Amino acid sequence: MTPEIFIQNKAALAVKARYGAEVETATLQVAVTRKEFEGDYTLVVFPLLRLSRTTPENTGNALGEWLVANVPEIASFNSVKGFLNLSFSSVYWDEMFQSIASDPAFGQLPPTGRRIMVEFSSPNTNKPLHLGHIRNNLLGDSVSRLLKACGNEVIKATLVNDRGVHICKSMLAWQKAFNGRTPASTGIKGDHLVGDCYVAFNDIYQKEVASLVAGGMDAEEAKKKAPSLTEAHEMLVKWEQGDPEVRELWKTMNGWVLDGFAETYKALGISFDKVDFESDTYLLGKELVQKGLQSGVFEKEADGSVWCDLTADGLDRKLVLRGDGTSVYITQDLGTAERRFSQYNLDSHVYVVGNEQDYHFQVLKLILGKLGFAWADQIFHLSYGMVELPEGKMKSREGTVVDADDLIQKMYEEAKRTSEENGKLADLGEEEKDQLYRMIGLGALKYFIIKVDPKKTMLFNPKESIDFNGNTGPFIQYTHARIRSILRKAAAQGIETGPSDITTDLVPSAKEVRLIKLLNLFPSKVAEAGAALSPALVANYAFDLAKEFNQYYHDTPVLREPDPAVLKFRLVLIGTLADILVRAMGILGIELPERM
RNA sequence: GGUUCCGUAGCUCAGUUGGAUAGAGCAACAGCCUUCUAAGCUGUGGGUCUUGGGUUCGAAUCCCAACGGAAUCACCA
Repeated sequence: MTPEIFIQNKAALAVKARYGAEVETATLQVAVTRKEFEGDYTLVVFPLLRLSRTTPENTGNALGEWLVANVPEIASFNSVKGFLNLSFSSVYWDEMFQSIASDPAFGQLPPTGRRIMVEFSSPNTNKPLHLGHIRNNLLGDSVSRLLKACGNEVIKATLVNDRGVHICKSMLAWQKAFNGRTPASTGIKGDHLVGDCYVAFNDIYQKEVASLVAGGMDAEEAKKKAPSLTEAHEMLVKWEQGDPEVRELWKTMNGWVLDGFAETYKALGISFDKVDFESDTYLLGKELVQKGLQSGVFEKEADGSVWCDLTADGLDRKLVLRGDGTSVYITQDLGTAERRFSQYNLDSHVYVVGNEQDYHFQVLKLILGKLGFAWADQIFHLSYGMVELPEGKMKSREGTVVDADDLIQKMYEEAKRTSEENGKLADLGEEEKDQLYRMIGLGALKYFIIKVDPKKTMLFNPKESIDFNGNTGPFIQYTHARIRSILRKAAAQGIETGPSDITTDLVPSAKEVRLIKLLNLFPSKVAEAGAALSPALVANYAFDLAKEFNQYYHDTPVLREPDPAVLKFRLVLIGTLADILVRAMGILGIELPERM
């Protein structure tokens, strides 16, 4: 039972005893007491004034007196304005701390029996990954871990967008301008080489448009009639017909890209349980269109195209099948969702997709609901905002795109530079150091991205880059390393630091009580973050923990404590804190080093 | 124009179901390494929570309107 609920229950009894009225425990408001007041938790008494018919102060005093007299766990109270501040006895804190310290899975919520698929990343195979994809990947990975911590079974899925006219553009440019160059022959990472092809296509295309316009053609028409664009469309048709030559090139170039992506995923520490390819799934959904036509959810136009009328729901009419019978984006998504829910027996499906597709998912859910699928309201779009640069949005044409591989490499170098400057790792081997630099660089990047509320547009300043001081991943990693260092020294002195037999008659200091309170918050933070699909809550919680420890550390010389029982208590306290930091950061996919 | 989202310190961001004097970090300034790791700690300065109404004991938080910014409203994905 959380302290809040404990107080709510007892306060309800107090109200009954004092004023003879039954109150719903849930309506009693309890919050952690603010730093500047004495007490642990605060009952807000304003809502009770109509029962007490006296001043807020008097009401608080009346309830406080009853609670102290009748509840052994509550040691004292003070009443300020309408706020009744209650202090727990040290026995209460001790028991709470024992239960936290002795639970190796503290923060892992009980199984819900629910199976949730999280789709994220879903890259295009015509360009390397950039900063926007990093936000998607980190959010998706982290939300998956978060939902697991909330007791769900999670399937991490991605849908590789490996077909379409944009892929053909890269292929065409490679044929025209790359003289058979390959990743092996050039040493260029596959996804970057194909990305270069895509850029090359646009150059060719722009030149064609320019010369058509120079020849007197209307600009709009020229954009549609440039020969390379026509060729790309022809290539797409050939691809759909299974033309062996086109298919072969497609397979080869996609292979390059996927190899490149695999490296980036590895560097980010991200993996998937299920990888779908759009080339396998793009025909899904057509049966659903038939079904919808029969049930009258969809309607067919004279030209054969099929639509869903959503005007009654405040949206527009939506095309679900083209006049030529081919499917559009949403057709595939309808089909893919249906297949996933039935194939995996899912209870829920989370899509991590940028907020530019808010409308799409609104429509998707609505149509699935109309088609009669009960699980339609178990689809959640985790919509995240864009990552912007100081000059605004990233634009590939202006070369302002922040490349994922470059960024990861830069973070590594920054971690290396800072570490060498501090010179605390001189005795480590090269391989160990290298691993640490990776861990720190990645920790900085991941934390920087995840700590921001997903739905907000966030700003990334490449010049100032990512700081290692303050509210950052490395700060939390550093805090952990310091605690481990203390525990190592204690162990070297022969002191047992495991979470067993802490004597119970200690009186924790005010700062220790605050640490315990904070530790106790972990499971409810996880639950709250899970419900909101926002790992940012966990990130900011981890920072609070680390900050609180650093303040404690500053004026509590743990190892110089003469009383063995107190020493033991402190070691277990900070050890537990370190463990919970590991668990919290684990939800963010950030590792904590033993030293740094 | 319709819909959705956002607007908090110079900058980047927190802010629990509506609660006490709105918090961190960066940047600036002043201190603290003979001590368990200074990637740290302490202090100072910095706010019309975009604006105006409303709801109530009480609003950054909920409602309405305005202003500012973003996304979207394709037989693209």
